Amino acid sequence: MNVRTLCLSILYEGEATGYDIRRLSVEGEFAYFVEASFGSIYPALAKLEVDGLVTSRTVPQAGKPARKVYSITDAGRDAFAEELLGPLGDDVFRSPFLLLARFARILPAELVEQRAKEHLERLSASTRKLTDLAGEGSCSPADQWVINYGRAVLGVAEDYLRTHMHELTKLAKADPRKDAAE
Amino acid sequence: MNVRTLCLSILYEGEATGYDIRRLSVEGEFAYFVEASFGSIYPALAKLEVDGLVTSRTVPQAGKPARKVYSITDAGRDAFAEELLGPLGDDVFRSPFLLLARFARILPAELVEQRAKEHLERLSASTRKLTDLAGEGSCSPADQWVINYGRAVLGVAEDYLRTHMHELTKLAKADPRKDAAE
DNA sequence: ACTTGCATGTAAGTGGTTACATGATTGG
DNA sequence: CCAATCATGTAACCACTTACATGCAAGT
Repeated sequence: MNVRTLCLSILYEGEATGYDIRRLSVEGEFAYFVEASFGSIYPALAKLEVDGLVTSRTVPQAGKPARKVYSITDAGRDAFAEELLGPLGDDVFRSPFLLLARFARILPAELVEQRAKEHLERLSASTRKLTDLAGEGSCSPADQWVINYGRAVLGVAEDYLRTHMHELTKLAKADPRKDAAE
Repeated sequence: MNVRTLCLSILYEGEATGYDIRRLSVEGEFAYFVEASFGSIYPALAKLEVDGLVTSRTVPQAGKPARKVYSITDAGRDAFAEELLGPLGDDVFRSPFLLLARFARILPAELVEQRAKEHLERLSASTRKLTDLAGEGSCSPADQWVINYGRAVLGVAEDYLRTHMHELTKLAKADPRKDAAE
């Protein structure tokens, strides 16, 4: 799923600026699971406007630069729906942490333990974020469904890591210097 | 994690050709969770050789083109370990299926149901693949650990989808033509 | 006869990131 | 006084994919 589709999916639910879309793609993390940068969002919106899938109006602000508020057009809605009707891409999952885990044996136990703890913390932070999203505002039933899917998956990941992390640290390389920092 | 690191991680465990690395990155799916193409692997290996992180020897074969077998060097091992010692990147998860799920309300129920079933099938195919990998050959304890992590996560995803997919299809747009094909 | 698997590699294109340029306002 | 937030956009760069070029052997 590219930035173009990301923009359409967000605009489908209401107006937004490029800045808003960036924020939603980073904070409102559940929506699509893509993190996009300004450098890709602004050109994508410009292209969408040329293609007639979105329109924009400029809202001046005192002091701050003018907001360029984008809205989706009927053609945009159609194009987005069309994309969902076509064949779906595969899910992608990439975990630098699991790569590290595989090579625990060549790493000091302290590092493996620290990284496992960090990963656990990131997992529970994600869970918290999803719970907040579900609780507060503007979540359709489908959004709830997706959030609960995410929570279920994150939940077992947390459980597994919590109950099995000591097995992993035991596989790590015994650290030669035990008295050093920490 | 880039293709360069992928190559080092595979060569760390033994010799391989570019062709082998491609196969392992697609079939031996658990290793790192990156799928790479020839167009990225061959240049990456060439660069690694120039940098002195791997060496190669050419093994002629009757009829087939010669295999160019790469081996990791001590410098390569160090460089790879160094990379694992540095700060870890974030996990990435992208799911076109979950995007479709969010927009179930604008899609025909038949499509949503079909996609859900396809997704379920892909999840159980992945689980089977992991189980096979764990059962058969050449899996270190750390590999087993990673595989079990994957199985735990895939397992709940399957469960959730199986028990909640009818809720999702109920959210879909009632299809106007009920008597058409199927 | 055709497709698949083995095996290497290049060239063109794509889709993104990072860093830069600009600038006022608010809060610590 | 400095950093962060709001807000837009461009330019240089990078990693990777797709398609191409080549070719033999074995299976269906």
